[in-house]
Amino acid sequence: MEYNAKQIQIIEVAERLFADKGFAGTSVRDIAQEANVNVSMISYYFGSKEKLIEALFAMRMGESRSRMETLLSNEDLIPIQKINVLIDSAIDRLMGNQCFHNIMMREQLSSERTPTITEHIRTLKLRNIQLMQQLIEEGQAIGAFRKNIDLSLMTTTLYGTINYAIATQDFYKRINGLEDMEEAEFQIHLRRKLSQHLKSLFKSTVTNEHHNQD
Amino acid sequence: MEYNAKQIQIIEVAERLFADKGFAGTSVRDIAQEANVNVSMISYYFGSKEKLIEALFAMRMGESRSRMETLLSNEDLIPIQKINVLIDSAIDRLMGNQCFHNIMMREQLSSERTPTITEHIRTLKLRNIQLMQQLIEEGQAIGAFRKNIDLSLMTTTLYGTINYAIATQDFYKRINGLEDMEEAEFQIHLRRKLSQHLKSLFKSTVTNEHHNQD
DNA sequence: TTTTACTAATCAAACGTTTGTTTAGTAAAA
DNA sequence: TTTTACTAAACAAACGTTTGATTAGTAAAA
Repeated sequence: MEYNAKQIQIIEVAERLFADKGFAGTSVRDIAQEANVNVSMISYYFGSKEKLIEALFAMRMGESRSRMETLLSNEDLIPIQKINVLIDSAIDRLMGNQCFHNIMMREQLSSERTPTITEHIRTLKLRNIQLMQQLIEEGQAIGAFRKNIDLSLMTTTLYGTINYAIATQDFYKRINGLEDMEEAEFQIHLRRKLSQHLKSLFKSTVTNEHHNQD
Repeated sequence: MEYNAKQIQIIEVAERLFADKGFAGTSVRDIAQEANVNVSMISYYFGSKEKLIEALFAMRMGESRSRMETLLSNEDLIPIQKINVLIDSAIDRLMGNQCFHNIMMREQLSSERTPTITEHIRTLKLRNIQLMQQLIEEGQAIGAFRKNIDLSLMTTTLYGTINYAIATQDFYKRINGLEDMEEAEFQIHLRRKLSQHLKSLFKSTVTNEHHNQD
């Protein structure tokens, strides 16, 4: 599906509002007003409000297709470096599309699921976990990584930490006395902190450099 | 505030529906029907739909007051054991109140904030991080823990991982081939796995047993 | 060149439903 | 009698969607 300029404008406004107020909490009139279009244009272009959010997912999913994968397969890095690239790439992806990932998070919290959206999310999560699996197995093959690593929960920690950090960034600001920092600067600060934290976490957990297991 | 049996019944139904479909996605008629009461009882008892969710927060916050704190101050455990108690207690609390914490998560994702609820969440998060701080400082004081630990992000990883694991438990089931496991059994399984994973993660990250820093 | 036929984009208005809340009333309890 | 617990009905407002009309543009026919 290709979208014209006006359709993209509507989708982008909808994305911001859905992230702010939820799908049910956003009216088509809200979207129309902010996007400076007539209410009926949403039905005209997308068929329904429901199909608008599906169009949003279709668009964003189409964009993100395999950026990480190529990033990793080419270079000849050692396993822990590849893990670090994976971490930074996940941080960039989530922090750079906060609205969309906010909507994805809401969708996963909900039991009122749209099949096509559920499928999109499943595909994305599968891709993420398989990439992680590949990297960890590479490290294990050359004896650099521990044998018993819980793949699912390692992935859960990676994405759970980033998502939760984004969701609670106001609290983070306040706790760390960064309320006066400029927004753009704060975003960079948070990225760097997350990067350091997650790399340190993964390094000490997956590598073989320490005795483990209780 | 004290609530009678019927009020509690309404609150508990509302909690389940808000968790499933979101606040805006749940109508007062949905709640009334599932709770077998007249629609007007919600306004009668709580004043408004908005004040109903505030009552829910008031009730749940009142329940959870300082269970962990006492659990930790008494016993004479070594620092890493206290961290382990903290982890298990957080898992129990979040897994045992999935609906409520689902609503809390949604509330944090939203920018349409009710001041009293925001304040409740802030209080809870502050309590969590201060407890973590206390335990980590104890460990650092006797030289058992590393010096430079990012307190905020350690807490973010703890709660982020648990919350995300709960939100994506269907995916976890499928990935690990546990679709046929009975629900109660699965909940226990997930708790144990989370416990092992987080304890291993924290142990290797906060203790001094390895060289660190890049 | 002018006319005709057709299409896509846009609009204000209206449609029927559902929303949260209020009202007016009833019946039992105090 | 007054208070409390509860209800059915009604309310205005907001909801997603549809409608019929208008505009601007294109392309073939005259």
